[in-house]
Amino acid sequence: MAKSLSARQQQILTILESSKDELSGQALHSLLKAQSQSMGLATVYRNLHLLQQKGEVRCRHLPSGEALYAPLARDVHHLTCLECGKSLPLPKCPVERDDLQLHSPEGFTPLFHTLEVFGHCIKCRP
Amino acid sequence: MAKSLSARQQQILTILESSKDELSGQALHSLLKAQSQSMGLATVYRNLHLLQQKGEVRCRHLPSGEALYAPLARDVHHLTCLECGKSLPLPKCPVERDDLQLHSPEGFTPLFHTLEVFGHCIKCRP
DNA sequence: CTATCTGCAAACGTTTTGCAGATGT
DNA sequence: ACATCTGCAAAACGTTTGCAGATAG
Repeated sequence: MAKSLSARQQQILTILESSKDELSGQALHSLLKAQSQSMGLATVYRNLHLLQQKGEVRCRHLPSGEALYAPLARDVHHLTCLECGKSLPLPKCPVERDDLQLHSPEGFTPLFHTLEVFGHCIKCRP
Repeated sequence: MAKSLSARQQQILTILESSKDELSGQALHSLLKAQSQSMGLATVYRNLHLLQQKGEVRCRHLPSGEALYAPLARDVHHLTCLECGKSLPLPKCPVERDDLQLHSPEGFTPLFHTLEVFGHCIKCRP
């Protein structure tokens, strides 16, 4: 196979896959520690970048700027309320893979996408 | 009309509208200073939040976490290279407004969305 | 007169970096 | 041996907040 993952990268990926939610770098770091697979925070981030470039992991940013990571395959997108900041999962992604290939300029290889919808949730509607 | 903008908010919006690219909070702050419409950086951010909640401004995050702002109407999305970090505009947004309404759970009012595609550009393809 | 808004500087939380030592090939 | 990877602590970054004074209604 084309992709080889280091032991550290495998550990990170395993945790991401076994978590039902996306995880921040810090959360990942804590979970690793809890499983006595501790690694330095910097190492977590360095390997998250590498995993992203290898197409194993995707990432999105909260309005706060915090990054959340998930396995590439988990194709979940969100509705985020601009008022209270909470996110709901978007049941179905309306973007077709084929559409993306079609709309991408020459030579760009799409690995994953993030679709974030912002607005007001039912509680915060003005 | 429903939305009233303060003088500061109007200044910010005008700059965003006259810029062809999205702007970061810091960039906006510099541009305002250059036009002797200087305002504190904190005020820039405070008003960007208000403009977002009023549905005048949209925002997306670069992989670096930096936030970029644009007028709501400017519905441009991007392809971002995970290797070199550069962004290309995505010629046409494949998400239909109707799709979003349809897929949104009860009571969520979508104001805008961001679609970011990540992958490798032609120069960085492995 | 009260509520909101502002500038400033300090604080914040997340992520990155420099470096010296460990690890792997 | 050499390149790569790691932990640590310090630094950097963009953004937010506390507060006292200004401004608006």
